[in-house]
Amino acid sequence: MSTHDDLRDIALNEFAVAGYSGTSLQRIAEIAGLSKSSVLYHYDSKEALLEAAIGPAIDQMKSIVDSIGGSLLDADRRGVFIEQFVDFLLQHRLEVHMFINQGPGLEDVPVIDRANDLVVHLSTFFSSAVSNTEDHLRFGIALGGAAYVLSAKQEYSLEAPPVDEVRAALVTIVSELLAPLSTTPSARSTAN
Amino acid sequence: MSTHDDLRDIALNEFAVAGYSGTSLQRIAEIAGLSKSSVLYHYDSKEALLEAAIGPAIDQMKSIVDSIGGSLLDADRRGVFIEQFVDFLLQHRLEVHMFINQGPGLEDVPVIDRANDLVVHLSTFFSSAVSNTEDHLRFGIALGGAAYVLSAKQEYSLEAPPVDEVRAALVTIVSELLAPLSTTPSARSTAN
DNA sequence: ACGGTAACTGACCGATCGGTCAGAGCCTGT
DNA sequence: ACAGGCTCTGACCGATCGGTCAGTTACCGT
Repeated sequence: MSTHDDLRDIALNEFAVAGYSGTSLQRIAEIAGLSKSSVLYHYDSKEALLEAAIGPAIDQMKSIVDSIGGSLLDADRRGVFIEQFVDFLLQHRLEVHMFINQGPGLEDVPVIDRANDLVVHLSTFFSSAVSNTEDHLRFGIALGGAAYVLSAKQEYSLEAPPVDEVRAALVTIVSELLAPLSTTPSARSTAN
Repeated sequence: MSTHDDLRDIALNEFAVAGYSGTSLQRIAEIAGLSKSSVLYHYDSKEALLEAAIGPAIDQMKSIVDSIGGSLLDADRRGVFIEQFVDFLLQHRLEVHMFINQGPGLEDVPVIDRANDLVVHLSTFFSSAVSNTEDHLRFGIALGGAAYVLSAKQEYSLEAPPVDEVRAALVTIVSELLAPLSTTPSARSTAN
């Protein structure tokens, strides 16, 4: 792997663990075994390093969100989305962890704005598909919880179950949580 | 409210939104309408401000975790815990949001260590009560997702449903996710 | 009227921040 | 042999960081 890519990976990991503002270029340089100047040779600025670290993941997530035409009420199409989403989480835990936690605090950073737009966009899909508070929360818990559990597991990691097993379990649980979306609105009461 | 308490509240809010390292004493002082020196008059250090901001919430969470004797398999006792937990989340969204997101990155800070010990402790309870990967994840999604959704709602906030409704919905969803804990182990298969 | 104390401040400190710049080392094509 | 480009570096910059300190207010009990 090239030095360029090494720096991107190191930066992503540090940003996710210690936060963007909590990570100095000096520290990234030390981990890479380089000087701070070398880091700024490969990337014009700290912000460029952030863009390189999480930009690709955001682009991929955008294409997933765009591909759902808006009809998440259809169980089959929802199933496809859930699998894509879970796979995305598994491949990009660090990126997701980082922009979920620090997104709101890093305004005026273009790559973060793109990510926040995505969250709002996705949230709008579900908001329009559902009317009561409980199902709203169900959606938030499913997506936020799945994202959280993957990043938390590796930090408090007690054991590491096989990836396939985690994937299958996540698909099952998220599907359960999102199942109410396909029932007719009148079949569920909005209160209690 | 006293200046002392004002500073604590301002610090908590800024720490949660911008991160601990992303928040300067200067900024806290500006929001409070004071000088940086005044902030350091009320609190000996930035770390003391962090302790004041999230310490009480952690103490309260500790008493909740301690009160569950370990028998979360009992449906009634689990119900009590879930209600206490949801109430705790509703009262301390900011504190939870902050230590969940930044806990792992803020080592060597006593108050954060206490919080991390709590998470490990709580996680141990559930790990011992459950054997398969899916139920492990169910627990993580329930607690992490509930915590996430409350802090995220107010940042991307589109609307604000009444608190009682949110509370009832959260109790319902978390109870559903944790329900498998009370079934006999043989009643659930570990694979698929 | 006076002494004490709580609240607050500006000046200042060393360290570190992100970033600039001139140049050193090295490899390669000619 | 030499010229040109990568890669990398230390010295340096202004700004900001958390924190210290001497001193200024204002209020309060005596």
